[in-house]
Amino acid sequence: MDLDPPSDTFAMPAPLLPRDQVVMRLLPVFQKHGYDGASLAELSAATGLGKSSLYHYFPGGKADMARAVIERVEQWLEEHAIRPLAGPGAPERRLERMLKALDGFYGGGRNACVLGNMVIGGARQLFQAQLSAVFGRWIDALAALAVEAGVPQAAARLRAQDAVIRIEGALIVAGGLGDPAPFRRTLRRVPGDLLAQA
Amino acid sequence: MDLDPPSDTFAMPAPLLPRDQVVMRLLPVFQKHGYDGASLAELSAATGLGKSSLYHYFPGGKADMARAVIERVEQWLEEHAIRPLAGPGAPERRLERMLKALDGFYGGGRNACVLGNMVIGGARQLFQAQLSAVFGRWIDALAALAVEAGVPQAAARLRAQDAVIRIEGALIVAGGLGDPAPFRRTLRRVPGDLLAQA
DNA sequence: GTCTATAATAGGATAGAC
DNA sequence: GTCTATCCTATTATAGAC
Repeated sequence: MDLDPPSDTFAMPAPLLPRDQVVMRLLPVFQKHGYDGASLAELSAATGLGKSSLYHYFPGGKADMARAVIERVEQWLEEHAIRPLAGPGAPERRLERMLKALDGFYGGGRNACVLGNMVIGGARQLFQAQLSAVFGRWIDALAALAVEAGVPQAAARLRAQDAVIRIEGALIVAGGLGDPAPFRRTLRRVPGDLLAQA
Repeated sequence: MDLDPPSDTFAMPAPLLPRDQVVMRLLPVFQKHGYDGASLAELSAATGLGKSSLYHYFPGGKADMARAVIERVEQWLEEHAIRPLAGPGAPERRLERMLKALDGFYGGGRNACVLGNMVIGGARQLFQAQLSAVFGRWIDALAALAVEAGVPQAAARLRAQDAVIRIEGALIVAGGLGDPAPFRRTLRRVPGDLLAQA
């Protein structure tokens, strides 16, 4: 007796894709279509999984998928934007690393901001708290960097908020104009405006 | 014979609402839900018109409604933002009029930007050209004002683009944080940043 | 020009086999 | 864990009476 393989091996074969990989494939769909515009059909196609398989990963359906994507962006931001800001080296160099990462993430201004997309429509009510936390955390990290660079606390907070405002706004305007240039230009001017000694 | 009233009076009773009024009632729905999230049911409720009546005004359906709304925003912008910029008086005062109008239009930062909403999802492809024209025209008008105030041409264009970027971004961040303060703060700093002698 | 009624379809979500 | 098949509702859109 007891020759059966452990029950979880039998009942739960290994997934074709680890959950994190699935989330990464969902992301561009929400990035392009927003929450309301993202259909299960497209989410299914993007992951290569049938609708039912998606419901296995995300029992709460589309809302769960979007939540996971926002969490993934949060995690990405933590890793590629916020952590570098607190790392070693001159503040200018750390900020540069964040901007480089953002430039890549947003395709140099050709992609939209997933977080920005989630501010409108049905998503807003669903994810307001989560979005507020992410934006707040991002702003805090930038403000801390500015303080470290010698900017007074109050001014640092305003500058940090302005930096995020500009990045988000630049993605909107770049999308509206169909021209990524405003985004890249905006990224270039962030360091001076955030860190300059007043 | 010929005692009948003119055929158009008979066949086409006066509308309950002039078309422009209908468009004005559609606007907040697209402003709140974006293009993909705006349903005919809600558009119908907002106007007080049945779905079929909406199709009378807008034979092309939802896309036609959104197009009309964008045109209306364009017209509003022309009247309340762009025309004042070209009017009489000191540049600072004209800019102030535009900012005052924007503050009202966006509910002091509690509303989203209809144009910004149309940059994502199904709307982007449909309205890209229209959006590009509106953003471009707005930026041009601000740049002209800056030039008039003594800012060199090239710098004026960049500053104007940055002003629009900040306004759009502030609406996103205000929405994300659930706090309109960033928007109002952003409006207040536009004049100095746009018009200052470098 | 507006309505009620209805068509036609796409959307989100579930059941059950494997 | 994944699939096919299906359900149910909401959605866009149209038909036709008034």
